[in-house]
Amino acid sequence: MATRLTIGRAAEAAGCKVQTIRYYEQIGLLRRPPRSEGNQRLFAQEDIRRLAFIRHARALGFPLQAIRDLLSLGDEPEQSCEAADAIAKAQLGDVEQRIEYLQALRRELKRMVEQCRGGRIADCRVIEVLSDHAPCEMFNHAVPRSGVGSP
Amino acid sequence: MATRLTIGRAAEAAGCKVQTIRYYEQIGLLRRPPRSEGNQRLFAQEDIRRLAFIRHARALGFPLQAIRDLLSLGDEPEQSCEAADAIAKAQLGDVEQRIEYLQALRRELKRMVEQCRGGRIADCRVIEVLSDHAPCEMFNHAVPRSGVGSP
DNA sequence: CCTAACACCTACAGTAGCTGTAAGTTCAAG
DNA sequence: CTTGAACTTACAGCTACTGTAGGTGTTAGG
Ligand SMILES: [Zn+2]
Ligand SMILES: [Zn+2]
Ligand SMILES: [Zn+2]
Ligand SMILES: [Zn+2]
Repeated sequence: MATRLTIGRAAEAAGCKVQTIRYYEQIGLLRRPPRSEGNQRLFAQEDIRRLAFIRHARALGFPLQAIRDLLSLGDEPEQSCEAADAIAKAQLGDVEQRIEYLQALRRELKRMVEQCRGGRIADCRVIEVLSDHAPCEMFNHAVPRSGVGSP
Repeated sequence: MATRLTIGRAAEAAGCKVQTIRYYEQIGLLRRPPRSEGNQRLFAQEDIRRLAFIRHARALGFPLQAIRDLLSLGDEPEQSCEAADAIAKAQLGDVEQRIEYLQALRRELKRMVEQCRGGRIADCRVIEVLSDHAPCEMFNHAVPRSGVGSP
């Protein structure tokens, strides 16, 4: 048994692109798997599990560095899980911050959209609000950095 | 009158980096401003207003392409503002989707974090949940694309 | 056994929206 | 006149992939 999968099957199993797997290998998140005679990667069940872990963590928004850390923690099952929990809590905090920020954004955008009654550009609240930050209630908005969005 | 600003002053006024302004010029969001004898950019008030518009729109999460569209709409004040409103509504919809997605993430992360009582990695719910998607309530989570996050 | 279709290989470029760096000019204060 | 900050261009790097080109391996049908 030791049913080994080609990269295409592995990608299918993990719900990602073939290139993504090669990318994970390249940055050292996945080991370089054994190859077939024709130089094609053959993934063992352990590799597939590791890949699933990575994809699940990614789906929860963990950055690759955090996943790297979680994976190496996972390799020492007898250690305290404090560090792992801290990573998860940090991620939770991050997501909560993002939500708050986006909710402020939503309020602002909603006001903008609702105040416009249609008509000429010259009278449009959308353009007006963007042109002038003064009447904007959201004094603290800064330019966001990229992060977890929608699927 | 006709007080023209150097790029450093303009950046200060807009709350962004000098390079950001040069970047906007490079991608055609800002015109190439007149230069001093020594080849340094001199920004007129109109340039500063345009830059403020861009930064404000960015702060509200509009992608640069949407901002580009909004700017060219702003150049025709007699036209209907329908298109501008559509862009703003699309952005609002986008933000709302992101919020929903992040709220689902938050629920999932919270459960994960709360279920761990501390102890060995081998028993850690954080690692366990990530290892196995089956007991995960969030069946629909996909890998997110990047987008508007926190400040 | 041969061939067509398809999966795989490497290597690299591109995405968004900046940000940082290097090597060289210009400007303003002292 | 000198010093140092601010400016110039040009290009590399960030995240986490995704797409493409040009070639090789595998497999099913005839
Ligand atoms: Zn309008
Ligand atoms: Zn505002
Ligand atoms: Zn734990
Ligand atoms: Zn899950």
